[in-house]
Amino acid sequence: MRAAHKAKDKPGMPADNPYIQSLKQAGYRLTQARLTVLEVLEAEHGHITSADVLKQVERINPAIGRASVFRTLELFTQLGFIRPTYIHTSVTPTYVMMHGGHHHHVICTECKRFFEFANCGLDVLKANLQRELDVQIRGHLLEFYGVCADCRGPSHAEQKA
Amino acid sequence: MRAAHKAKDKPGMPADNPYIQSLKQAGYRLTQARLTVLEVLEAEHGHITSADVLKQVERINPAIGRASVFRTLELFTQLGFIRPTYIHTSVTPTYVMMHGGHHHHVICTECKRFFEFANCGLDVLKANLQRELDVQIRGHLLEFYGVCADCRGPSHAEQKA
DNA sequence: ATTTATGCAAAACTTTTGCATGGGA
DNA sequence: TCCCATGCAAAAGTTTTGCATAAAT
Repeated sequence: MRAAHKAKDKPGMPADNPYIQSLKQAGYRLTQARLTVLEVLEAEHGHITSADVLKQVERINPAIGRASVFRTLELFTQLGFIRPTYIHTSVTPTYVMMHGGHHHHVICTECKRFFEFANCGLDVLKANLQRELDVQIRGHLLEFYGVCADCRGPSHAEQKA
Repeated sequence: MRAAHKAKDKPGMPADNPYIQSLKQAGYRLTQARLTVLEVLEAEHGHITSADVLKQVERINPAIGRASVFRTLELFTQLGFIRPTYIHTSVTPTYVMMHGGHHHHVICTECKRFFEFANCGLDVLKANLQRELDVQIRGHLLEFYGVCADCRGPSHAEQKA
């Protein structure tokens, strides 16, 4: 199944996608590589390592080179679509999507599971910082670190499930 | 407030340093490598890339190997002393110190300058998340992204103080 | 028709390992 | 003394380049 009737249609990617809008608005071209990376990011709900993006893109369209994937990841970061962060301390960054410019999650430092949440209540703080530091704030990332219930043990015991 | 006259004392590193305390308390040995990395981190006010840590440690004590520096950085991260984060999108992470388990700053996405601030007012949110998600929260990182006054241009500046 | 963006593959780096040995506690 | 942590150097990965070519607009 390929939607090649009209050049503009791409599978599984609505034309009104906000990221695509921004991309175009910023003067960048809508290429296969960018479209595919975006598709992968959205499919993974915006928590994915560079290594996995690479793998997924390769699976979806082997014709896309790794260099383009990295270039796209960098571009998306510059545009504020995503943000690299260290979930696993390993070398590969985990990219999180910055919906509306911000992202919030709690990470279990044991199993690396994450829990996203919506309300951070940082509007007042943002306004204050903006005024005090004279910095035009565009977005933010808030990460809490802790240990989840499972990792603390079913009955506070040391054994893991 | 320096209480340093005993044989075990290392230059510029008070014995009551909280990180050293935690290190020992966790059962780890106080080695030259760890002491030097800690010294570098504190000297840089806790915003430094792995590459720079490597360089500084090498300068202070060339006998310390790179592997040990990385191992120490990883250990300190596990212990919650520091946290790797992507300030520059380059490959090397920037480590920030987690004073009291948390860290907050505003980063200018243009010049990469950062502004730390103390009050985040996240106590209530933390308590709520802890209860709702049943995760024992140990710390957090809050990053705001924006453009500073200088990068917006001298004449472009607002009439804000 | 213009340029921007790409793919390829090698180059450049950063980080990790294995192992014998030195240095903390 | 015990054995954790280190140093060394090679190995393992990940990310970046340079350039001719493809493909968006």
